[in-house]
Amino acid sequence: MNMWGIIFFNWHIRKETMSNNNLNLLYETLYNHYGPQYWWPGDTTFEIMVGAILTQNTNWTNVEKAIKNLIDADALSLEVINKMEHDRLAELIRPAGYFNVKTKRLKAFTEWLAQNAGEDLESLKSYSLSSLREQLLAVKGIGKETADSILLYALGMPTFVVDTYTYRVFTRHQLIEPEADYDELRDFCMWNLEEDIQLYNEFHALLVMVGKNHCKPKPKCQGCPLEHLPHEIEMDF
DNA sequence: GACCAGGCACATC
DNA sequence: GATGTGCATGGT
Repeated sequence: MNMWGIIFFNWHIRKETMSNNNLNLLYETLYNHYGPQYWWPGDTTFEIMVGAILTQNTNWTNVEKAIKNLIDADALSLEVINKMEHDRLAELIRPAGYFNVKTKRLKAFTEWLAQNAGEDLESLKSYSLSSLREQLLAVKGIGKETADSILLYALGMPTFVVDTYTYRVFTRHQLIEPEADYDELRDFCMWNLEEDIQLYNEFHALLVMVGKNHCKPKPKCQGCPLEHLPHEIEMDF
């Protein structure tokens, strides 16, 4: 995809910042400041998938408590979650919040997983990225961010994960217009970066890091490693 | 007590 | 198709 393609399809992305220099500069600045993030936290492919669902709109420390409960109950497996009563599973994941909603989502996901991969999660990699992404999005409770997190961090497939921090950092640094939606941000990143799974992995994790520390809903950006980059600090979100 | 956190589906207009 | 709302715990 060339530059004109990007401008044509992504009218919410500013032309003057269309070169990949700004995006790479932002990445390098974050990496030089924070170093590697070693994402995703999780010991197994299945744990990463579960974590991606549990962390929806939720602080990661709460997700850790829920995952620990699952491990302690010997319940962090496809088969056990599939068979477990709703109320029992909800009780285990209670610390992650929205526990009734997330119980349904986890079960919808493990049901899909059982039908499409069984215990052989690696077999999912035989699908193309776009095909697998579509299948995941068809599961109730798996939205774009969760699907991309599963694809990138659990399965090592080359897709960029966009989240609230990505949006906030990119709008505040004027890389995209506030009206840009999920797919426009994802396309923007994937068109302007080398297709590199480790780069996608690290970049998203670094955006979460800087977002947590500095890029709050109400700007408090003093001390941010990105403060010398173009930045509308007074912008009100 | 208010705000925030690694979303998503669904109802309503 | 845009916008609003429910879902919930736990840390700061």
